[in-house]
Amino acid sequence: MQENHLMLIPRPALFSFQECIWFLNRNYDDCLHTIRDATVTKAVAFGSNDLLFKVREEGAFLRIEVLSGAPDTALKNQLVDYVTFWFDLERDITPFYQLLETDPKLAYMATDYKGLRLMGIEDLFEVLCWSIIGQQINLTFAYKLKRRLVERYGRKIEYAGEVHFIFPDPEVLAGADLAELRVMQFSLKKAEYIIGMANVFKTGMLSREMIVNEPDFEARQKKLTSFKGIGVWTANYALMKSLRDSAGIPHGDVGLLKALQHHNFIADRKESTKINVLLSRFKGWESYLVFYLWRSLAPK
DNA sequence: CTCCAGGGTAGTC
DNA sequence: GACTACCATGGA
Repeated sequence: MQENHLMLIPRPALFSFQECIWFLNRNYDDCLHTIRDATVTKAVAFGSNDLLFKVREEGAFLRIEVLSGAPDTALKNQLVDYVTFWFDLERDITPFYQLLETDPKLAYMATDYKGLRLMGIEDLFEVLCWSIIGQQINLTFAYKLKRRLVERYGRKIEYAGEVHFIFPDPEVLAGADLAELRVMQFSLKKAEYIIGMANVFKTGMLSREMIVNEPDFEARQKKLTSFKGIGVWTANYALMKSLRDSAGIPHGDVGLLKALQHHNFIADRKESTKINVLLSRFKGWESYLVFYLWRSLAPK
């Protein structure tokens, strides 16, 4: 591998690459990255350029190596930005850890999950499709559905005997056959929502830039929920993962409620007042708290 | 067979 | 604005 296909990013404080890729892996089967030997490999498109790259820790740096594709300087910069966003490397999470320490029930997280970052999904179309897929079904099945969709409609890069997929473009999914999605075990509504969203992005009715340019969180949420298939849960999840908005709280999320019960913050799932009190104590870090609570649902 | 899973829509009051 | 029926599909 040539030297010009390597990039190094300084590892920030309170960052654990291992915790991050452990979360990416968990006990699920995500088709959009491969994790092995403390290295994550992923394919991604920058405009018309498909790249395959891998990331691992090397001393005080994250080491990015391009495996497929011939990136120029601009593209390499884009890749560095992409990884920086993905792992949320530019954020100083010290304030969040200080908040965790103030809560007896949560303080352990600062030790057990030390350095875990809120893993992002920058592409708004991808995160909306993913959250629509994940509505009201268990995650094991949701990852299955995502894999079927991606393997059928996404591009792929083959390297060293392995296939790496890129999430399908809206232009492709807009032309997807409803009946074919039904065969893949998408419910009728989900199939309609996915194809509908693809058309919305294809025709330029919605883009990440449009959401970023909205004045505030309320406006962003309102814009997103104006489309069929996107309720508050889906909109907030997307804003949390794609815009890293701390107010992007997936209210009513089953996993969140379960974790809150496990930690004895609530006795049953209707105690929204208690939940809001907890969240208000984590002002500015609500989405990080949600992410860490999700983390707590998986085994160590 | 029943209940649950990282919800959403449309209708009613 | 809050509450309710209904949708939909695999997994435990």
